[in-house]
Amino acid sequence: MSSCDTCLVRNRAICSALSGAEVEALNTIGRHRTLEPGQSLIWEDDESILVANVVEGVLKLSTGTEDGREQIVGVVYPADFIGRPFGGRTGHSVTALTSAKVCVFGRRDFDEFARNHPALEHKLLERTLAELERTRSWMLLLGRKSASEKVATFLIDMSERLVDTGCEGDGASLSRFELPFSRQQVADVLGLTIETVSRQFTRLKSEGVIDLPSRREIVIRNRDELEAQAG
Amino acid sequence: MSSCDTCLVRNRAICSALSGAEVEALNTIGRHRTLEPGQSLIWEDDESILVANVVEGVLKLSTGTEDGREQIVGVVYPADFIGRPFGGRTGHSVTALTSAKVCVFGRRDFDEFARNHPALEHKLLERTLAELERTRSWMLLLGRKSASEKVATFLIDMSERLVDTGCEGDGASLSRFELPFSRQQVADVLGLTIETVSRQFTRLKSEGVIDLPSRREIVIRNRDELEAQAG
DNA sequence: CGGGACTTTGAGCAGCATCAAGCGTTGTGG
DNA sequence: CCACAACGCTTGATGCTGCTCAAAGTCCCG
Repeated sequence: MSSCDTCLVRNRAICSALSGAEVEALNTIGRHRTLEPGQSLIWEDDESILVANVVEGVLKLSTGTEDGREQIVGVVYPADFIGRPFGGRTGHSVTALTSAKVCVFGRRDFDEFARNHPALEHKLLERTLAELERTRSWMLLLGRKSASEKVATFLIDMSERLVDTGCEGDGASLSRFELPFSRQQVADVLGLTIETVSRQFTRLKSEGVIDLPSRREIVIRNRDELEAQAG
Repeated sequence: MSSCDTCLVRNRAICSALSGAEVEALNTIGRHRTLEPGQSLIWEDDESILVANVVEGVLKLSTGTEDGREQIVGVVYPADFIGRPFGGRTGHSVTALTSAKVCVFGRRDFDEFARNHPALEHKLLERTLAELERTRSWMLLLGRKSASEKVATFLIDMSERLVDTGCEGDGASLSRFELPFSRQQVADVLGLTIETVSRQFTRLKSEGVIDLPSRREIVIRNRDELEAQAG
């Protein structure tokens, strides 16, 4: 039995475009790999030699300046696609935030397979268009929002995306979840410093908008207010 | 004779994936349209009903907050693709910066045509992946760079992209060009205020790094220094 | 129980925004 | 042909947001 058949993300990942036999063929060119938190799969400015699908866990895409400032440019969840097929370089590194499982393909193998399976390319195109849209809307946050708006928007976004890292995707949202980010990483997503993020968190807590049972746990107590503060 | 045959961007746009007969077929579902500076083709949060290819001119993609802050999330040049095929909404408006010519398609017509022409979808995928990469690298600028780094990076980027709005694309760069942006629009690209942009321009001029013969003209006098300041 | 990493809190400062004139260019009508 | 209005840009003065530097607190791990 093909391992993709039992894959948790089978129905949402790009391979949902394929028949059973095709999935099996794709399976022969890919291999599963486990990543520990902090472990990188791809480095910035690498020649693109591999692509992958997320099976489990959360990973960050990040770039930085020479003098060490970092910006997280994307976060990927189960069923998301990673890497840059069809030539070109990835301008960012890919690093696991939680322990993660990915399905890795050699870039050349994947390129060839994709070119022979238009339905897969179509899925990948839809996914890439959606990701581009999401990324663009994040630019408004980075360029124009204040620290408090940034943090509020971030918490809303996380509560929506952390729902269902399993199979169904129904656009719900959580009022209690575990952040896959450290404070520094939240800062790197929002273009802020760790101190500013921390201060915004404590302010929201003292206002009763959220609760912080532990470092990584968030409870949203007043979603309307949080949305109001998101700008 | 099909009008696309004579189209200036014929060899670089996504339709370069098509045969003569296919281009002719695509041509029957599209129509050319002229835009004046400031005129919009698509509005934010519109249900996506049309897509287009840029033939001539420069257009901006922009979003804003309810209270009027604006962020330009992308700039498109000849041969670039505009819009959101395959369902979904465009989260940004599309507005001409210069007078522009575009080749417009009804979204449903285009969707259907694309699904039947995998080579075209492939080209569109490559283009979308490249655009996503470019957009992500811009996030580093918005989130982590200082005003002076932003302006320097912007000028370098413009000098590279304004080369060849015609047919060949050889990755050269210009040392003299006309900005398709007002100061306010530069500010909206960089996430700054108009005053800060103006001050950075005058500083660079007084340092002899650039020259400003007129409001819209830029001359790069010391590209090395500009690149050094880009961070 | 102790060491180290992460987070919070505080004080002071700088960079950029805001508010407010002044200037130059372009276009219009007398 | 000139006056002047409108617009976009520049320049200046001031203040606030978020950064920097510093220290204390908390959690997690052995």
